[in-house]
Amino acid sequence: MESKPNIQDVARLADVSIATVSRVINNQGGVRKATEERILKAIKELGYIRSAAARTMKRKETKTIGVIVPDIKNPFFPLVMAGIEQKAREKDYFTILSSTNESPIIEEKIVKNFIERGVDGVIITTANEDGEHLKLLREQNIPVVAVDRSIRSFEVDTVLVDNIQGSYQAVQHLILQGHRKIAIICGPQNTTPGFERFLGYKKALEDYNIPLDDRYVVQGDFGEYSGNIATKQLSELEERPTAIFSSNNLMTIGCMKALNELNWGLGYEVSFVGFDDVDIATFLNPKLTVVARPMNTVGEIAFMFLHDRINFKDDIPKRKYSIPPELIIRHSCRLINR
Amino acid sequence: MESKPNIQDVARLADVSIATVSRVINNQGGVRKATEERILKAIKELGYIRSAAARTMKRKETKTIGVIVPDIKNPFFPLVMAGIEQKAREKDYFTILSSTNESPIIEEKIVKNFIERGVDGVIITTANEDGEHLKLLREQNIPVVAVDRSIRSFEVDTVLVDNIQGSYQAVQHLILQGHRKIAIICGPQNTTPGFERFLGYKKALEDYNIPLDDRYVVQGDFGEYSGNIATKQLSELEERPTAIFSSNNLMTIGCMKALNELNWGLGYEVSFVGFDDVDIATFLNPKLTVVARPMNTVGEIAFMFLHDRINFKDDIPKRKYSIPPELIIRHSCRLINR
DNA sequence: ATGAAAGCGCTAACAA
DNA sequence: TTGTTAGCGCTTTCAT
Repeated sequence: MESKPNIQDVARLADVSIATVSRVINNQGGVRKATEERILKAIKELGYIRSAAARTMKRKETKTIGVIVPDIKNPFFPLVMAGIEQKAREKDYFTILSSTNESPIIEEKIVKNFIERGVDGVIITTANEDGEHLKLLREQNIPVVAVDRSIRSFEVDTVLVDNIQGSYQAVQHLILQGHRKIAIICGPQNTTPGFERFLGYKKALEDYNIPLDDRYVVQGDFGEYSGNIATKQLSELEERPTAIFSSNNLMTIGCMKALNELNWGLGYEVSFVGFDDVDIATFLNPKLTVVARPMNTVGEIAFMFLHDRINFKDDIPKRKYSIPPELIIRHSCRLINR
Repeated sequence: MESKPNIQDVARLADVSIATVSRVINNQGGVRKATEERILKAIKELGYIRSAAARTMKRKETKTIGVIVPDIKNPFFPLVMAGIEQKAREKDYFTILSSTNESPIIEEKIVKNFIERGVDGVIITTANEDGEHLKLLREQNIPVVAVDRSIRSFEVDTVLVDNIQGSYQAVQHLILQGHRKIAIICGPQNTTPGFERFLGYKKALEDYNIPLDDRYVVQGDFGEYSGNIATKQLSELEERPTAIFSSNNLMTIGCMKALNELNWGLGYEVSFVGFDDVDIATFLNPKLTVVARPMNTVGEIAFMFLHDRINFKDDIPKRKYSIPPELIIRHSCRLINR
């Protein structure tokens, strides 16, 4: 095992030229059976593995895509990643993953490193939607797909989850169960998800001719505590809502704690739907109905977009895909009589 | 933006030789200030990024380490990964991650691909502790660090979490609070973690002269349902335990559900410690005391081992590191009077 | 301080 | 069916 064997060593051992060896390791055919076997044997004997670096230099492609996420510890991303990897493997692509810790500085370094490595494309949830720091990708003409967050400074294929439709579905579900006094615990209205999820709520009420009641719209900040407070606020209304829609997972948790503290009966006294599934959802009794984002699908579509872009470059127009979230009906909503 | 600029293009534009450009981009010094600036300007102007592939061919190193995990969706691994990445970045290494879905077949492919790419080392939680499918790494003399699961077929540096000590700590905590009737919900005894966690339980009892009572040892399979059943089994004892130790996270959840169903008062009627932290731990009332594994530290140490191994190859003996888990004391254990 | 030139291991065009 | 050979873009030694 002196030093790594190369194609020369194999050729020598099999007593052929390197070109023939190359043909064999690339399955290009046109090699006599006997020769091929001799080569295969030599490869095995030497433990030869071809160098991707050398190959890349000729081929100008690496069959590798880079994935950049802001926080690998957030369970959303590993799930998306799983979807990407699965599709990538089907198409014989490999995936390299880096996490930026929400830092655009680190993100830029990663991008540069990915380019050095010659990734064929990049899937990114950027730490900064401005995207100024991503210009390198544009300049190098490297295909990019944005996931969950868009990029403003240049056009790329984008895969988002449809917030409006998601909260619409949630609220509609409540309405169809007979609820009219439906409260929403909002996220910050200056963020896209916060605002859009409120929009979906509003739209559902409008479509079913239910007037928007300001008392039932309480503000939160996507944090657990705010969900807790908001719920208590709702409980103090003389006319309590019969249903609550929470705009995100953390506030859902705060809300559950409040319901518990207040002895406000989940499911029978007040129905509930939350945006985003949470671990505790099936642990609670009754189990929580939620709007879940299909992370796996997000990843799959992201890869498919990227794959198309790698193969067709600028021949196809940039695409945007809004994935409808999925309403997972469990047991936290009850039919009520009006 | 015709095609990617190379070192030639830069040299031409800056009117120097490629050797000088190389010196600049590698900070090797010995270049006149003025020349350097001209080169830097040219680099910027062209948007030049050097090819890692070409560089690797000469240098025989990639400053890249490969990480292989069995299931990226299991939150344990992203947390370990975060620790690895952090340390790696400090040392100017990059990290590429792949998930095997617990399949040794896929694992072998990934290993091969990593070798093709010339990773300087590999950190792996293997899908099959036999490790026969990992021989390639040994043959190519590529440094390997095993994490959380050992590799039997050849010797590598290993980072494990000390299961015995972890459960010992948990049970000791219970004993020190005055408990003597301490039950354990075991994991499968034919798995290392399952067996070792039982060993720690046994050892703690021995050390404090508490006889092992078979009625308090119930078998589970690391699944939620088995934790549920086991707890119910314990509740039927004429002399109920005053404390329960659960050997893993899922069984903890099952146990909690059972406690709830049985109206068996967590904290005051029965104390509880679980192995591994769970999301619901702080959501419950009282909050759960658990033995938590310091994933981040696991990752950090794994990288440090690998880094040493990359630099010193076989000059240092193989190391094994058992990280003590951490007892996180919350409120699910109460002092009792004997 | 700078340049010329020899590879690194591979693929692919061309020849035989 | 097989072989010869010219690069791919870079680093590095040896001259200058």
